[in-house]
Amino acid sequence: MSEDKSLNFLEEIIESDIAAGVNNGRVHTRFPPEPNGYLHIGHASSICLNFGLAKKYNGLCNLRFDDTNPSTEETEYVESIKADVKWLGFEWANELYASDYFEQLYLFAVQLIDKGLAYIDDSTPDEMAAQKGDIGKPGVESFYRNRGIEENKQLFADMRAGKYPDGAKVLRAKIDMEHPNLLLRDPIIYRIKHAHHHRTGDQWCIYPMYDFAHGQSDSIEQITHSICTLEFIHHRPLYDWFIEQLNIFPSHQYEFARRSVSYMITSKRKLLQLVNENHVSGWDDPRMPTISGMRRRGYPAAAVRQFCDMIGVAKRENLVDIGVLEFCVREQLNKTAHRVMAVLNPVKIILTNYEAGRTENLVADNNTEDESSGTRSISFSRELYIERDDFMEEPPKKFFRLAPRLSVRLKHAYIITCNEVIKDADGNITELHCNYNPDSKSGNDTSGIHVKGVIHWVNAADAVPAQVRMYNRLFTVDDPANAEGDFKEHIAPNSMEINNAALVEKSLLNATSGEQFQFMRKGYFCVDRESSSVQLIFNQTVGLKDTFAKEMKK
RNA sequence: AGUCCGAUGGUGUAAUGGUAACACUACAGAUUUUGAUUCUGUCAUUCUAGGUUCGAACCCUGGUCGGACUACCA
Repeated sequence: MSEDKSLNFLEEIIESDIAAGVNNGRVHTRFPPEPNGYLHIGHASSICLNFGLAKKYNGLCNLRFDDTNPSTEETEYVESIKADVKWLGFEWANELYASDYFEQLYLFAVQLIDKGLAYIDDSTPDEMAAQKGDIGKPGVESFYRNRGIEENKQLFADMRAGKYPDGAKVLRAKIDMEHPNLLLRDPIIYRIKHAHHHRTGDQWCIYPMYDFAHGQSDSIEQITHSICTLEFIHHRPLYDWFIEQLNIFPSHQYEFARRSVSYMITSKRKLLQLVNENHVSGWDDPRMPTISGMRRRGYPAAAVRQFCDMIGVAKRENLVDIGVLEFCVREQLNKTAHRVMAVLNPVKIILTNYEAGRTENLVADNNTEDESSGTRSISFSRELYIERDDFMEEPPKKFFRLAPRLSVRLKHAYIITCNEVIKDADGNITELHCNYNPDSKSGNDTSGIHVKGVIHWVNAADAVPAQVRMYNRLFTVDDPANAEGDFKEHIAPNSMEINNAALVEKSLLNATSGEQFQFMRKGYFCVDRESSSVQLIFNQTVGLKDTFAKEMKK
């Protein structure tokens, strides 16, 4: 079970529980999103953790929607969350909803009232805030704190029956108004909300608070290890208190530090702003740190899983370099993506010694990393396009590409030499006239010439125009959530650049939405869902590592 | 101010009382019909001051620094 790899602190807890026979060695986790937004990279790591732990220890993991606040939750989100979890490659043991437990939760509350541990409070929110005290300053007890049990029960029943408007009364646990942990100063456990719930409709007008729903839901589901982020650590005493007072199955809560990723934000509120204020095109904009955004961007699910696994889990604050995620994306795609040729910024070349009207079909491997990927045929003729960047009139030293009198190999084809540079009246290069060496055909080279550079190209006769959407970081600073000023001040002005001039090889005409490719020497790209046979559209997933560009900067 | 977390290279994690490991990044080199991939090498006296011990990243005490908590949100 435990391999050579060292355990993280959660695995240690679980293994020691198993060794001690806690719950007969049973492991049951849960992933509990509130259906009020789309899942993002942070959720992905929680999903990988909860489902991963369950899988590793032959346990189960539930998908539970924490839908106790009817005013923010919608079915649309439920559906997207399910799709995202599935896409990530996980299967839940049970699909459950906190709202399934509303009746049971109500009974739990009555039980607490019966024990004299909960009371109805008529105070206004302001009064309650004032009673609460402050950090380092004890609170004072509410005027209503010592209502009789029978009165409380009647009032609570009346609340449920809809006799009071929103905010008129709340049910509070009776704990300790002087407790140093503010959450234990008689927390509200039920509030009145005459709102339509996405699942229970208008059946209820009182709803339990998080603290009175989460732990009990865990307990009802016999969750053994309830894993959440560090900000809930102060809730744990409350979590335990309710379980103890109610005398129900003792689930236990464990906290880990949420993983932040540089150049990404994971606040739902901020993400919502990006969408609503049209800084991005939607929740699945390829620049979004949402799971749906990463999917559309072309990040493989396996890469996201690898990333979550790689960054580990601990209890200290962190800011993981987004480069790690990109490394995982490249590593996955390197193994699977077919190599094709696409010229993003074309300049025409004419092979002056190649017969006009002649066309050859050349053989190209789809992916040399994967022998089973096979080959395809690409056409070659007198007029071609190459990348404008691959030609320099006055090349620096160690420029292994095309320049006057210099030679390069055209990938899968011939070695060419540039003889003449044609320019327009403004001095812009319009054409390059080159010679090809007929003896240098790829795979059949008898020329004896050795060139250092190999560049990609497309055949002018059948290249297909395409739109390529290039993406840069959405933010100009690595930690936009904590940077000075409003996070929106740090939105990068050029996070998306649309290129309508690209030419791709003909085989891409058959590419289907979501399909991933490596544009040789350029990066990984995928077919966008808006792409059609009329207009091919590609998203840049991630660039290739570019040591040459780095060298040139020096 | 009170309570609770945390502190190991540029980054993220490991080492659980026996002399700092792995990965990413960076840098250097080899291979290469992708300046990609692959391969090799280089890069830390563990926040601090004491203490316990033959021996401390690890245990104890004090300090410093960072974070969380005062929603009828989750």
